[in-house]
Amino acid sequence: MSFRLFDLNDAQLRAVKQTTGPVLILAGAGTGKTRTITARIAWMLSQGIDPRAILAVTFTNKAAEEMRERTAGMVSKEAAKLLTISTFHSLCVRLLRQDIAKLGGWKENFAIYDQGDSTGLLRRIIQRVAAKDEKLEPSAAQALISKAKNLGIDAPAGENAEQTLVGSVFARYQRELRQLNAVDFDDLLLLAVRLLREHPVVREKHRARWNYLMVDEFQDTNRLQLDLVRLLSAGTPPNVCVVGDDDQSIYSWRGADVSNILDFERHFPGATVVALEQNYRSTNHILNLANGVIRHNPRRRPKKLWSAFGDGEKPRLVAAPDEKAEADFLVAEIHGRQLNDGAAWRDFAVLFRTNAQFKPVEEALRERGVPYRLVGGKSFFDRREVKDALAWLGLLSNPADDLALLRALQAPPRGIGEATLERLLSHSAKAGRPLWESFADEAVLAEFPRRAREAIASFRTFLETWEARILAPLADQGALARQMLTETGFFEDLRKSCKTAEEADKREEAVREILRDLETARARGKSLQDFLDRLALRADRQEDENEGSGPADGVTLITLHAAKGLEFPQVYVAGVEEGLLPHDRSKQEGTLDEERRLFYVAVTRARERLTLLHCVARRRHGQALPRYPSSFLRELDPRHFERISFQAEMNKPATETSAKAGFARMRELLGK
DNA sequence: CCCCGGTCGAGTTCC
DNA sequence: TCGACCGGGG
Repeated sequence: MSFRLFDLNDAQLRAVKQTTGPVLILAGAGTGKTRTITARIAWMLSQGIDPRAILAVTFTNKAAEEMRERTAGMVSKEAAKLLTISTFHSLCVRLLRQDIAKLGGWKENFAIYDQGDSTGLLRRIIQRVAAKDEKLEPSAAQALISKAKNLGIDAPAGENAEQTLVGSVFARYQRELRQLNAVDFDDLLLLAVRLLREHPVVREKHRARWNYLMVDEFQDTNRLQLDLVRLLSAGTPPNVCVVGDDDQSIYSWRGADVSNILDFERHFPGATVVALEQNYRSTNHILNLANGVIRHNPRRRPKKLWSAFGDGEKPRLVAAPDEKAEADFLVAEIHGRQLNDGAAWRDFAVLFRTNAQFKPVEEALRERGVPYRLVGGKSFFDRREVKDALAWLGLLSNPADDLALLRALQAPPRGIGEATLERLLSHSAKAGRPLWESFADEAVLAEFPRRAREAIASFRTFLETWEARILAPLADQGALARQMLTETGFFEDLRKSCKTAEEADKREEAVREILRDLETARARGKSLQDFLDRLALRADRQEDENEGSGPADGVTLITLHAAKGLEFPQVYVAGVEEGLLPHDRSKQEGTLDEERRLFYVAVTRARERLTLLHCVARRRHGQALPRYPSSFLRELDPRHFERISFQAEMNKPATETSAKAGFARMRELLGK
């Protein structure tokens, strides 16, 4: 037992030792949340609790990985292996892979559709269903359906619901998903909840195993996720421990329901509530500002962050003439501090409300040759070649997945033309059967000319042959899959579609990386299905690195939402303006509280130094408009921050000395 | 298959 | 004002 309870403060200790009954840990920003959770798991094990009885649920893969690593450092290797630490979605996949057939309509080898897949399917449905004068954006339909599902609605509701376009699209979408033996991300939660609710035997099976539940970031849970937690909690009272901070609930727009955490005692009567208020991240000037911001939210659990780190520097507020000047100001300052104060680029982060704000700052950074990393961006798994390769692999485990079949048929194209496909698709639509089945339907095939028939038959044989080989027990799947893709002309086609050899190498390498991963997964005894599940539920974003002076060193440019959970020594919040923060739209939507929480999240990212910026004018949609400081600033005691003059600061010797220091360094380098 | 032009929208995004 | 994206045409 290598963990030390004396590293914990009193509140943390109380949270750790309360292992029974419902527990709510209110973990303010920077109060040692992960440390507390992992210590709690270690404590439970030390009390003789079976690690197999513990289930910890997070939102992101990253959080799950971090929890896994941190617990692994505190408990024995054997015990660590027996813990279940999972995201909500992968937990649901796990439940559904065992028992989805009980819901009728799906088989255990169901495919998982991501947002892009789902929008693509909706596009096809809308094209078929919508009349000429009706318009519905596939992505808008996707958002609406997702919203409904997050509330537990899996079919258009109301008498005439199917009469409306959205209603009929929704109904059709659900029907087709079932025919395709596919589920979307929202279905994972929805169907898992239905499974547990409607099948007591299944419910009891899981309850009997997981006697101790922990849920991270509980303020981000939606209704289905709360349902899931309740359905899985065994015992009266159940041993369910949730951790979160109502003040950091910033995802209501994607279904999160802050009342889950605010009304926790109503959902779980007799709960113990522990508030963690000692902050181990920031100095007190920063925390005072943060407390001053969030104080104005009406519905919240009162908390006050404090730290033992001393006062530190006062947060500063700067008014820049426009967004270009704002960018110049902060980049000049970062540049100067990196040169003079011995700060590393990675110590700095610039936080934005919107993606549109990135541009001027990026330009200013480029001008000065400052390396930076953009957090967000295109997903690795959204890349065409990756999706195509995964379609081939997915087809092996679920040939009924039309979307995968259509992708594979195009990568590379193989003589089954558009007209042929259209006809095959309409056959399968009429029969309500997957496309794959019409490939084997003699009656259907008889309609086609010989060439098309042969192309279809040869594709079918090809896939079936490889299916048998690759799914054979002990098969070397990675190598075989590579062989299959090579034989089908996948790589050749991929290279041909590239303009440069460099691009071709890069894209081919992406696919090879996946195949290597498959091999590794196999070596660890994972099935192809496990492997595909993991990839389906992982939306790793590629970080854009730039002008790197080292691989990982750079100023971080990040949205406020993406910054939650992170911390930086020096933080700049750009655009603290009425209209941006709070955003104009929040006023119509009545979500001012959430905007305030967003501001709170922003300021609590800073460890040592915090700079808030706003512009006097800003170009928006091409036009320069006058801007005003955020109304959130007016709510603050002026003693919480220090106004500094843009002019004075820009003309200060800071840039001069930094230039001098820069030259000095250059001379030094040249002298060698 | 690629390129071009028109249209539309400009808030945040995990699984 | 800018850019992404869709659909049509070569």
